[in-house]
Amino acid sequence: MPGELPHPDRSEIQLTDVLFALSDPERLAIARQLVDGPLDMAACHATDPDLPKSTKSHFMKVLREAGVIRNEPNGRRRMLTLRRDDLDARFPGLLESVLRG
Amino acid sequence: MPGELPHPDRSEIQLTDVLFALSDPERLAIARQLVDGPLDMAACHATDPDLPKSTKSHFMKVLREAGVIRNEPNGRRRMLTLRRDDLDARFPGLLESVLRG
DNA sequence: TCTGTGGTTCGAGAATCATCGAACTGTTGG
DNA sequence: CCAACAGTTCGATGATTCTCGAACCACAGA
Repeated sequence: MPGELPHPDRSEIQLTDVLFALSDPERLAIARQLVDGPLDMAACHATDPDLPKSTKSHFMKVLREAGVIRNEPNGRRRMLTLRRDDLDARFPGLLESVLRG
Repeated sequence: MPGELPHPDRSEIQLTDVLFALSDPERLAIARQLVDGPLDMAACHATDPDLPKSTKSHFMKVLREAGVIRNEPNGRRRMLTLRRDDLDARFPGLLESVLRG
């Protein structure tokens, strides 16, 4: 398990990738839960709790590769962060409208 | 070819469906071209001009079923309209941020 | 009415995406 | 050092989605 996973640079974030990542209800729920601040992956219970961990990990991968979240090692855990600054800079107003509800 | 195609009511439009519909570059380009007003489908050259018409029709179907556009008969043609009012009412700010560029 | 035009629908194949178990990997605590 | 924990990666299978040709359909014009 590589400690550091690849993240797209701010300038590389594509709008269509972001929209696709958020077009799934479970992934959208994850993003919404991160609005209030970073969260350990284990503490992220936005998804079905008895979902296999490989599936949950896959959700995170899609969100990470799209540039929606950061996923960084934190001890033996993973810290998830919404890339609010990057997304606001690149697509002003998008997050606010999508995560509202 | 049924003259009137089914469109979701404003209250039925789902955010995830809208995001998915706009998560494809070609479909996003179509939506962007409709910002300036309705357009006959034949006049909509946002997509590759030598794209098969069945494929183009499929793009329109995805956008229509998601509630992004209206597709209404207009003589022997089809008039495409961005559902700006409905989308703005349901997801304020979303369209503005997505279609900017 | 017959024909052309603009567009939808159907069906099939290719491509992509989702889901999950199993194996693997850093990290911490004992 | 060793065992357990948290999470990733791999591989396979199934489900969606894309793409396109062919058939079909409605309207407008000659």
